[in-house]
Amino acid sequence: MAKSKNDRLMAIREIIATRDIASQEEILSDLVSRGFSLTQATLSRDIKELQIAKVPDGMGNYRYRIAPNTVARQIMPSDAEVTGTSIIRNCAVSIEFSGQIAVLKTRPGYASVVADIVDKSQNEGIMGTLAGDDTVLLVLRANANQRNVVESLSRWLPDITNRVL
Amino acid sequence: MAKSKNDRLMAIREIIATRDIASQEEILSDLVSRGFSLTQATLSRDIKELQIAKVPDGMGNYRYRIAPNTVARQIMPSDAEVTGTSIIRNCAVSIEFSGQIAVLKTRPGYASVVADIVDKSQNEGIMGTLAGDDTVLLVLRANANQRNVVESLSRWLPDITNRVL
DNA sequence: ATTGACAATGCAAAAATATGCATTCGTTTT
DNA sequence: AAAACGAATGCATATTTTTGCATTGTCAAT
Repeated sequence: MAKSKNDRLMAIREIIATRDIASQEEILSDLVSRGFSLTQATLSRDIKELQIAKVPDGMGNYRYRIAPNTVARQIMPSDAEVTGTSIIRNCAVSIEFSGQIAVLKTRPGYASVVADIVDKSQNEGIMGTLAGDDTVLLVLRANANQRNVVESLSRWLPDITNRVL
Repeated sequence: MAKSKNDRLMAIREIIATRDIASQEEILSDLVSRGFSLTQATLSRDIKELQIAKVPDGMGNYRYRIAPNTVARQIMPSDAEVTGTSIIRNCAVSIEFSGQIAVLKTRPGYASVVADIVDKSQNEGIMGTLAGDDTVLLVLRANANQRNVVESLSRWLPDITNRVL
């Protein structure tokens, strides 16, 4: 079977996470070189669906980025897929604790996606999260149990247990 | 003295924070109705400078939002404006402490605005802030007094005293 | 296999946004 | 005060992004 829409959406995410992209045309040509076949119109719709935005980077340029607090459930692998092979398992690079703080490193650009997953995990021990580009900060409650937090996260980020620093 | 550029930038922020805006033209007409005089070209430049982006909202529409992790201290409201502006007081949803950390939840998109206000409060106990989309992280000094921090914040965020978790 | 329903897509055009260039405005320097 | 400089802006245009509409592809039900 040919490349599915989902493959394409994933590829788009990876592209904007990996490179500095300033226009849809750039994404488009990257996609094409990866063997996808589509027009800019479709890409625009994909980007809307993925809640990706063209954001001024403060250095005088623009860059496409995954929107903050994006709930990407639709594109997110299902529970079944999560346990299998998926981008998600590769999103979280490491997690480290220090007092009530945990720093979760992700692949570039994935922080907000991962943060969203963490939020969704509804762990009692987690007060809140803050996502940068490749770093998610977790603030834990004073009485939070570290082991418990990791365990809870592992449902969504299977490998996380092996990535605790 | 006429309206300065800074006034205009502030107004833009307030507009996008207050209303659902989907295009620059909407912002423009709002600005004009507030007595500013400018063209779309200038607005586009302003928006770039403010790092405001047009973000898909996931409901099939677009919305202008302050970019995540943006710290735009240069464009702070004056004290007078802050105390007079009602949007600000409704921004903060809750605040919770955990050791040297406080997590201040805000309405979506308001985090950086609120973070600015917190910075402005110049509280001795606050080492610094980090703003996401709807969450502000306050890092407190080792000797900080929690009650004192809340009290200090209440000057700009009047309701905050009732929102301590 | 055919029909029907709906998602996905391309095409072309509209709409929205960004920017090169010339001009104006406000400051600083001589 | 005049000159010199850089920021700010408008104008016109280029570029980019979005969307209405028609078409095609997919899949389920009959």
